[in-house]
Amino acid sequence: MLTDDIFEGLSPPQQEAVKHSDGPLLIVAGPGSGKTRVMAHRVAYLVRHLHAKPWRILAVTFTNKAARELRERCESLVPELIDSFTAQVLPVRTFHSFCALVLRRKPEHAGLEPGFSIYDDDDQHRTMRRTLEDLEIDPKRFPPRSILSTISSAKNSMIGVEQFASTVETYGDEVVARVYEGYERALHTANAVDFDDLLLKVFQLLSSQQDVLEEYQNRYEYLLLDEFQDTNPLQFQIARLIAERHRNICVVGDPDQSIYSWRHADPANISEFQRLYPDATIVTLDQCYRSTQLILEAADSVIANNSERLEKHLWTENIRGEPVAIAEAYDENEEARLILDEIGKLDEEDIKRGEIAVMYRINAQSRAMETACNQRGVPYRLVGGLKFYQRKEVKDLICFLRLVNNPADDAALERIINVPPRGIGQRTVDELRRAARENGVPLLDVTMSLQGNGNEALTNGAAPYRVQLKTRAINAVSEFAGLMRLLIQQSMTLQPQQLMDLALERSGYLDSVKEDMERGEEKMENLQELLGSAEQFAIDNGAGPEYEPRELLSEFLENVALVSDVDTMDRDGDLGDAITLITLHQAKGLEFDAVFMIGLEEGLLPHSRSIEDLSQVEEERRLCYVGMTRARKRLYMLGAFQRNARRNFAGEPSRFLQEIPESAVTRQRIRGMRRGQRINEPAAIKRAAAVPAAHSAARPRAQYSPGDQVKHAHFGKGVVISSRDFRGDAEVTVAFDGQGVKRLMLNFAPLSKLVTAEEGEPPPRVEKIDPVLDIP
DNA sequence: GCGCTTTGATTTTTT
DNA sequence: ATCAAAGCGC
Repeated sequence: MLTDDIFEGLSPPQQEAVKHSDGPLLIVAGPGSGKTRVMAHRVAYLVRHLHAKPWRILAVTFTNKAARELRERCESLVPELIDSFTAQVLPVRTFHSFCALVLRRKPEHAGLEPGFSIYDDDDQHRTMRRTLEDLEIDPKRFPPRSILSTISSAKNSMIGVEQFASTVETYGDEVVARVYEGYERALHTANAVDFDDLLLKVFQLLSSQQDVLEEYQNRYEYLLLDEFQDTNPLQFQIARLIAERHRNICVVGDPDQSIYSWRHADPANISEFQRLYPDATIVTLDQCYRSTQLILEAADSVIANNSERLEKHLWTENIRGEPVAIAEAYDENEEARLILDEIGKLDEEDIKRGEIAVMYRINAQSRAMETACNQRGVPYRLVGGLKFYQRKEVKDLICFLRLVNNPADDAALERIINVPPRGIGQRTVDELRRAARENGVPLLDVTMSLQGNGNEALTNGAAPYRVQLKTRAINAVSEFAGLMRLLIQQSMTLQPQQLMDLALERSGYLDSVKEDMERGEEKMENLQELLGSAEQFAIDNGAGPEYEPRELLSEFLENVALVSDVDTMDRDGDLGDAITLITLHQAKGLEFDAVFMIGLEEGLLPHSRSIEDLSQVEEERRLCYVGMTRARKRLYMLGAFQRNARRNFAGEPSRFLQEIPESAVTRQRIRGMRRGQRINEPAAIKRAAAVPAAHSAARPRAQYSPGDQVKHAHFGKGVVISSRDFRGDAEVTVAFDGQGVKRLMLNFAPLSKLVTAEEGEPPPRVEKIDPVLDIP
């Protein structure tokens, strides 16, 4: 019978998780323990046995890709989910896309207009810069990045502007509070939200409007939250609110794979869940179906070093497998070559290229790997890095559409008003913005209201906007306004891809791309791809005559804003021969036959920014653990003796390597290969010479000590007051002649030593220190 | 206003 | 080393 399929091949704990009927459920699922499978089977169980309506089950995953996978697996278990009447009724979404949907439905509930924009990093940054300008705050003293990150933490802790303002303690906080307010105002006039707002606004909506809350509470009978260890308090609160009525909330997670605390994820959510739902059933899935015994043993030994942790041991019935290969290369280039050599061997072991991944801590590490692949003609696919939708030409075109969809979108307007160049320079834009700000209206309003030759602007019948512009500028602006008018008008009938065609044509963008000798062709391809994806989107979403083109446009833009690169990763097929290059973070949830982790050095993994703080090091360890447990059959962990030759960055082998028991490791294979090949090459000689200087951590401190006389490129001569190691660098405090006292980071400061201090000479006294580099 | 050159800052991970 | 913003000449 069909229903028996649901339990077939499931282990007892898996069955328990699937069968659980009502009430809260916590599933602690180790890597490779069949988590997705359990979730899919659970959905099937709810639909088949408990007769839940599919559209009353809300499943929330971390990425769109995970959402798609889960949906597909559910559909293959419960085919009626895909029959024509109930198509796509199973809501599987990310938190962000769920919230976008809620807001899209009733924008006015959250103080938004229909067609509101979702600002990405770039737009946020731009908005922040403008806000600082308006408030006349020096961006050097208050860097946009760091303010944005403060605001982001606030939002994710459910702290709005008012509350933030009421809790300021320092002068700096007060400035940030003002900026926060200004930034929010800018978003509001632009009818835009940032990523965090999607969540925050929905939370505020649900907690303030009882009727809306009840609507969602009644609608969603069952809630499933994937990757629970990486949810943040705000997300959890949204889920909790919605689940309050039925209390059927099932969360799946693994505290050992919590790697997003920097994005405000809080693994304490797991204990919070237990506190909130003391009656919760807890199921632990600790059998690993993915990795070999040795890989698992190695990973388990590494993670066992974390102190803040629930003891948990994975086990497997898989074969013992090959030991984990550990090797040290001379530099990042050799590291890459070693991998490619080894990949050649894996070919013979029947491990497909598409089942091989190279994983690293930071995106910049992909470069050496890419170069090496190109040299040897090894195809690869790079996940992340420069994202498709972030590419200049793609984003330009998107911004035309965004402005059509939301005429208040100032960030979009600023981006494209002079693209391609049409004679609207900084001065003109500044003037338009001044007028817009004075009247509290979006930029496009001012832009559109310019009438012909005067220096006066008229609104649609209302009071005129006064602008001080020369005729030439007014004409240029009017031309742009005309273009936008046309596009907005046409958007009532045209589909997104047709609108894009029109925009490309009429804006002159197409011509400028054709004239671009350097990147024109590439740009053209990207634009074609974007047009193609718009077309595909229209087809997928059943764009028919009854479908409002504007609605389709909104949805397309929302989709564009919320997809990540991992999401689009599996357009496989023709890419089956390519190896995958991916960051450790992005690799979460994926698996490969063979995994090469690179950059296993102190300073990279664990990263230097994390190295001083125990709990941050533990997160780095979890990151390492995530990487290791992606491997099914083979795991390689490589490091380089020296990286980025110019910076002379020499990391010790990562501490995590030492945490792997010797019994699970082989150090022979790769090493021998390198020695044999390189012994007489210049690099090997250089290496020998470099050894004495290798312990770089100790180097800066040794170089500068109190009393030393130094010279700085800008500040001139001075005397060192103190020096200390700081985050892999050294912070040197220097009293400069006539320039005050400055703190300098040695890696950045153009500082040289003139005279070394006498032994025992007391350092000079200082009263006041002017920070040169604000350390966040 | 535009485009080229110079300077100055910048390196973690991303929905 | 690389990229963005500011500066400068046309």
